[in-house]
Amino acid sequence: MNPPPNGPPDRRPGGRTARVRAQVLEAVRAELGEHGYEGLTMEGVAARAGVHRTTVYRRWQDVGGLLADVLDAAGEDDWAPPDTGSLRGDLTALNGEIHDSLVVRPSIPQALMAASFRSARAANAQQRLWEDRYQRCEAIVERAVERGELPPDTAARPLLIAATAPLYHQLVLLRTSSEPHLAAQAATTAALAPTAGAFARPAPDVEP
Amino acid sequence: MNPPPNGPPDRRPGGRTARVRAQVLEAVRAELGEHGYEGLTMEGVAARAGVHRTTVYRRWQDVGGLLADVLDAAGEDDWAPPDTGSLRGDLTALNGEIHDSLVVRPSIPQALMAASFRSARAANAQQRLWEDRYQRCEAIVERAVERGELPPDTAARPLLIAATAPLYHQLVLLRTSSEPHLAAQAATTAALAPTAGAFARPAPDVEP
DNA sequence: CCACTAGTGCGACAACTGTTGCTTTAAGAT
DNA sequence: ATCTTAAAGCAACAGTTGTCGCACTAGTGG
Repeated sequence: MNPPPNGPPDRRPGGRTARVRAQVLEAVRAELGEHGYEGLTMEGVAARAGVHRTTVYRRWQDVGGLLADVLDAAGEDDWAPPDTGSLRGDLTALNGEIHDSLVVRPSIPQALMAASFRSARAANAQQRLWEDRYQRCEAIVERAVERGELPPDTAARPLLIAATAPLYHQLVLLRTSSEPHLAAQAATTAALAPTAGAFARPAPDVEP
Repeated sequence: MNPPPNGPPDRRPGGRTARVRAQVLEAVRAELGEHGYEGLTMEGVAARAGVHRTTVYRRWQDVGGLLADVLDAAGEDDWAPPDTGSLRGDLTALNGEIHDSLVVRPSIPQALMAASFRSARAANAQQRLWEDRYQRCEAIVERAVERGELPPDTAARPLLIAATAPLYHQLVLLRTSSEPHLAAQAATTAALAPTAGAFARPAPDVEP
């Protein structure tokens, strides 16, 4: 566990301090899982972590601080986007992963997104995590370009967003019942669109 | 103003009761505007509405109840999707409206979406509002079909979602800085995709 | 091993949140 | 005009949340 990028740098990274942080972050995840976001309370986290209330308040200030720390910790993994050998396959697999992470109850990612509405610190952390994830996903587009599936001037980010946004939209915002073909549908649409000329990089603006 | 679909039916729809409801709902919108969602408190709403705390608690129970009522009231307007004469034009104009409503600070729609994460009642109301809006938007697709811009078996909902989801995704979840061409880009992509065969209705599943 | 001190535990406190019983007001019916 | 009663006002209350000063524990460096 590393020091949180938000708070002051840990001047005592060893033993108890690190242990307390680990306990608290684990408690946050557990509480999120059991009671969802609305049930996440400083008191509850402290109790579950076996730590005094004041300790949590002093180191993380509020619920947003806790979640920001959890979010930062989430970005420190070694996740890589799927590599199936085709653009459509990659996007479909990616959407499958997203789908699964969002429909599991309770869904930690959902809870974290909800949280980022309430706290500026959590929102910043969430934004860093999104950026990191989409950054890694650009590999999918690069591979597709190398394979000749996409023109070299394809803008990766809009394509990735077109592929994944419908899934988030339906599952997080609309909260419609999860249709199984949802992931494949959005991925296919995004994979097809470039053949019709979408996602060409802005380049010199041709239209007046 | 009509009785809220959630609470018990107003047994006394006249005079004071209706006036109190109007004052309170207006206060909710104003507070949302000034302090955002996190700053929305029962106390503050009651004070601004010139009404006693207990009144608000008794009729709406909690913040979620208040927002659910606001959401239901929002669906009682006569909004209609833009009609520009072309599919791409309609979708672009629609996205333009969405864009504007989301980048205005403070954004009431954003606040309401945030709220629907915390309260089941607000979530249900939000879901009803989404359904109503997308229902009305299907007219865009129907007109495009009549004009021959789209094949008759086009599934309206996935197309509309493909067109609008990227906008919500970027502005609500990713919170990236609002790029001006965002609305047009997503609309164009969605309008182009059907020419490559996307959005055909599920029909008999052709692939094994 | 000892000294220093960041970090934690503890208890008391004020502020805020939501509830309850009762009183008062006024809408709707006769 | 009068009566009935739903709905709003009021005040007191318990529970919760966040803060503060002080004591203590245990990393860290000599």
